[in-house]
Amino acid sequence: MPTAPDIAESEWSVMEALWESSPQTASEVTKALRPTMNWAENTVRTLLMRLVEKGALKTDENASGTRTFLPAVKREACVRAEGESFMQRIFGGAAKPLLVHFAQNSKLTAEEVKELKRLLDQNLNS
Amino acid sequence: MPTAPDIAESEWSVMEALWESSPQTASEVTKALRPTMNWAENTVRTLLMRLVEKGALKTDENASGTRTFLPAVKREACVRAEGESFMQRIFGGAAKPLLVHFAQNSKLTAEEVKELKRLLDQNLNS
DNA sequence: AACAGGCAACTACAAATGTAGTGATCATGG
DNA sequence: CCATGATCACTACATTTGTAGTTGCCTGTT
Repeated sequence: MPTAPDIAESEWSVMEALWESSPQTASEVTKALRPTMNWAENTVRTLLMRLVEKGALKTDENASGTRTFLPAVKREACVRAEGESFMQRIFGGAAKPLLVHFAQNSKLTAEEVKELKRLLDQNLNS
Repeated sequence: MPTAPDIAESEWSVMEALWESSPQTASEVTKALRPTMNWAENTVRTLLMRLVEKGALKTDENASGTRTFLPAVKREACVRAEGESFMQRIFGGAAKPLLVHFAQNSKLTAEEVKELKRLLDQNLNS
């Protein structure tokens, strides 16, 4: 479905793990996240369940009866949705003030600035 | 205070109303929001309370015993905090991908592009 | 065959959020 | 003086989120 599900903050980490590599079993995901989030495996399982319910993940019954998880929605779609919602909430839905804000509040290298300017130009003739 | 309080989505609307004009009484805020959010006055009162508890708003006891509310934190600070958190959550804390994302996914006018490019340049030599 | 280790399924539970209703009070117009 | 309408302070209650614990089942291991 078009509508990207609403993904909470903790859940997002789980999604990232699976966007980065999938399918993975619950314990694989847990291990993958262990360095950053020090979660109990059950915590990760709960998050996985919720994400499946939300339709953000799908499961695959692997031969040995062990379940693996994989994304059901594309990262890009979720990023777009989150971005839209953020832009709506904080900047009344307008892209310019948002871009102004981050253009002013971030330290960027000359390289990055160059690339961003190029993207802005491309944005125009599209 | 250093740490800008965490402001939930509904609460944000209330803050906006007060950043735009303050002080205001609860019913004034309610009326101000009525067009957008069609909230019962008690709903707005609850949000006001919570925001006071969080330290995002202050109250002023007006002569007639009626309470008025006004921001205790600057909008800009809250925007920065929210922006940081969003950038962290979705873009791993990096400004460039964020800017890339919005530069690509927004329709901008030539004027806006010009201004953004100027801001990017200013960003560099600062 | 009985146990140890994984994995799954359920259950738990507090804090935050969204969205109000109720009851007490107080000043005001009749 | 009394009913009204505005305010206030409490209370309510379902959802969502963060973070697990408990129990049951299956499998490979002595």
